[in-house]
This record gives sequence, C-alpha cells and structure tokens, in this order.
Amino acid sequence: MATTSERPLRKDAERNRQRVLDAARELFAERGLGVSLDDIARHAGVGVGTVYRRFPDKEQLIDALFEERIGEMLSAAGKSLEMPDPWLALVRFLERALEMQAEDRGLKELLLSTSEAHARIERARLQIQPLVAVVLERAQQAGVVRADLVVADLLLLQHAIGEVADYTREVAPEVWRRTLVIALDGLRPDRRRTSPMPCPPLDDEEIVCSMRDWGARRRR
Amino acid sequence: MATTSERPLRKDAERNRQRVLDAARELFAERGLGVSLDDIARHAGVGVGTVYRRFPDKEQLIDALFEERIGEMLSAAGKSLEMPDPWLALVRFLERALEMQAEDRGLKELLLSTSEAHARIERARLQIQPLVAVVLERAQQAGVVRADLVVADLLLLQHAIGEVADYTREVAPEVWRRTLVIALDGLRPDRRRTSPMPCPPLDDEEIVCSMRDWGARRRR
DNA sequence: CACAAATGGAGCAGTTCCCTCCACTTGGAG
DNA sequence: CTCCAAGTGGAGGGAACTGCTCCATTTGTG
Repeated sequence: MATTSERPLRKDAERNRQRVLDAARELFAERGLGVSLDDIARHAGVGVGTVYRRFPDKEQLIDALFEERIGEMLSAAGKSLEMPDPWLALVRFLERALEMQAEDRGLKELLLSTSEAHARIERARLQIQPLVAVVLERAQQAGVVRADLVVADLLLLQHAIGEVADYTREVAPEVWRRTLVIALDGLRPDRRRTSPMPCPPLDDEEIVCSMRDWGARRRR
Repeated sequence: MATTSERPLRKDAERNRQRVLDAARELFAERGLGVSLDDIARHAGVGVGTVYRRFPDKEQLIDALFEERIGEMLSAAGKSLEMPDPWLALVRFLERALEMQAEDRGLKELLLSTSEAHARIERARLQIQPLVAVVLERAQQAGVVRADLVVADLLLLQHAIGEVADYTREVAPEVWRRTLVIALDGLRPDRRRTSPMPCPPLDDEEIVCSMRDWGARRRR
C-alpha cells in the first residue's frame, strides 16, 4: 500500500509491518486515536524501534489505516443515492455511518475533527459531504423530511448519537440504535406512529457501568 | 459553607478562599473537571500552596462548588412536576437541564460519570432520577410521549445533545437547541407538524471551527 | 557463510500533574 | 506599635506520561 516501489521488505520485516498495522487498527478502534505508538508496539509484540522505522510518525500510520475505511463511508453514501426510496436512503446512510463509528472510535474522531495533518482523509471527507447533501435534498423534495433541516444538522446528529455509542460501547453496544430511532422520528415532517425500537433499553445496572467506564476513560 | 464551625479564617485568607472558588468555578465551567489545581491557582492569582491548604484535594473543591448547581437541577425537575401540561413539563425539564450543561462543562462531566469520590453529588443524582421518572410517566399516561421510552433513554439523549453543546460551544453556543427540537419531535407518539427551529443552523465556516476546536481540545 | 537488514527495548528529553515544604509577609490581638 | 501565629507564594520533588533515538544483537538471504 505505502510500499512505494522501493525494494521489497525482507520477509520478516513485512510480517512485522502487518502486525503493527493490525495492532494499530485494533487499538485505534477500541481506544481512539490517542493511543501511543509504544502501546501499539507492545500490543503488536514488536519493539518500539520497529514501529518507528516503518512509520516515521503517527499521522502516516493513521493515514494508511483509515483511507480504506473512509472510502467505505463514501460508498455507503453512494449506495444510498441509488436507492429508490428517498427516506430509506437517508435512513440507511445514517445507520451505516453510525455503525461504522460505533465499531471504530478512531474513525469517529477522524470524522469529527479537522485534521490539517491528514490531507488524504480531508479530501475524502470533502467528497462525502455533497453526496449527503443530495440525499437530504432528495428526501426533502419528496416531502419525507422536514424542510428546515440542513446538512450540518445531520453532522451534529451523527456526533450526538456516535457519542451515545461511545458511552455505552462496553455494556450495550446496540443501544445507540434507540437514540437513532428517536432522532429519525424527529426528522419526519409529520407522522402517525412511532417507529419500533430496535432493541431493549439500558437497564439500571448498565447505566452505572457506562458511567463508570466513561469517567474512567476520561480520567485516563 | 464548608467552614465547619472552626475559628473563622483571617480576613485575607477568606478573601483568597473566595478567589480560588471563583477561579475554579470559571475554569471547570469552560474546560471541564480536568483542569489542574495549579491552573486554578494561577488563574486565581494565588500560589498553589494556598489552594492546597484550603482544599486538601480536588474532590473537595469540586464537591463544594457543585452541590449548589446540582441542587438547581433538582429544583428544575421539581418545578416541572408542578406544571399542569405534562408535555411542556418534560420539555422544560430537558431544556433547563441542557442549558445548565451547555453553560458548564464540569457539571456535565459530573452528571454523566459515577464518581465514587463525590458522595454528596451521588446522593443528589439519586434524588433527581425518580423525579424525572415521574415527569416521563405522567407524559406517557397523558399519551403525549411515546410509550416505549424509558428514563435511561432520556439520559442518553441528554448526553448526546450535551455533547453537541460541547462541540459547538465556542462558535454557536445555541445550536444544540436545534438538535433538541429534533429529538423532542421524535419523542411524540404522533404529530402533524414539526416544531419550529429556535435558531439558525451551523454554517460552513462554523462547522470547520467546531471541528478544529474539538480536535485541539482532544489532543491537549 | 557473511553481511546488510531488521530488531528490541533501555533510556533520554520533554510534558504535565499532584503535592510538600519552608523562608518570608501580614493581620490583628494586646 | 509590637510581635507572632496565621497565612503566603512558588520552587522543586516524584510519578506518570509522551514521542523518539540509538546501538549491541539477532536474523534472513544472496
């Protein structure tokens, strides 16, 4: 991928490179982009030196890892545009985008912050936005989404619900879908009924666990 | 307040104590509970020693500051119960709770994390929850809120929208109200129209600023 | 087998944080 | 006014991080 036509790496080196990539993917997904390269090295079972030789800085490692994932996001938006029903298109896009964020904290952080450092990713984001705009406009013109909505509102909604996913990840990783259902019902211009809830709510014990996890993470 | 019937502080000492309290209130509100006591001292214009003599540890300082604010939250829930219209009661409570969180990051963090260390605050939270439950049940029995909702969902909603407030605080401190309107419209069992948006949406430039701020804060 | 390529992890420099300590200043009782 | 306990400021110690370098050693391979 980033093997820029140099002489190929020695076999063991290539294997280690892959290990680092795997470890990084895993750690970024579960702890966010804040993890240190030392952590990644330990988790990959190689020395820090090895990591730094292969990826001069963290930015490059992140770039290498997330280009693909952001591509997926783009294709999700594209697929939505092909769906005949404008409402379902919007729903599916939000659902898919949030599923990806719920599974991968690093991705979420990357999507929500402007990262001067990651030019490639920045570019990808700029491609996604107009697609989303079209999905939204189409739904509005069909009269299935409130007219006073703007793409930025969808971004905020994503942030909001993504945060719920983060909050409850360890304890009830699907609960964010309830919050999404509420939000989606709030996007319609009018409706007779509520949409069905996709999963049971957080129980008391789960609430306490979420709070504890979140506090601990924050203190770290 | 915490002057437990000891001999009163010397006049200058009392003045400094107040300065520390003021500085802490301000910093906690704008940067969250993570600020260091050293920071607070600098901001208060006193030495760190002074801070530590008066507040042996951060927990105590936080306790002293936030008991009052959590009390306000409790009374907000109480006032909601006195309102005749069950829907407006719920709306007002969520609105008020979120206003408080939007103005005070520290408060938000305290509300969302279980803090074994802050027994008093823990107790206050336990008093609020049943009140909210009653507000919700009343609205459900009146048929103005979807029946499949649970108090935990309201908590998540609060977290979600509070996060929006955090995200946009510097740039458009009222935008979270739009997200709240969407969520509220999603809580109704059925409806003919959408509620009016209370403020203009984020424009493109504001989006970029929010992203930058958020990324910077996270990196710090 | 020889030797370049690759390795691991001790260790350095830089932060940031909490907190202690003590030589100095100051309020206010007598 | 005098004097001393109360109060002060902030240097600095210790601990926990971070990103990153360096080099004696091991390993793959022509």
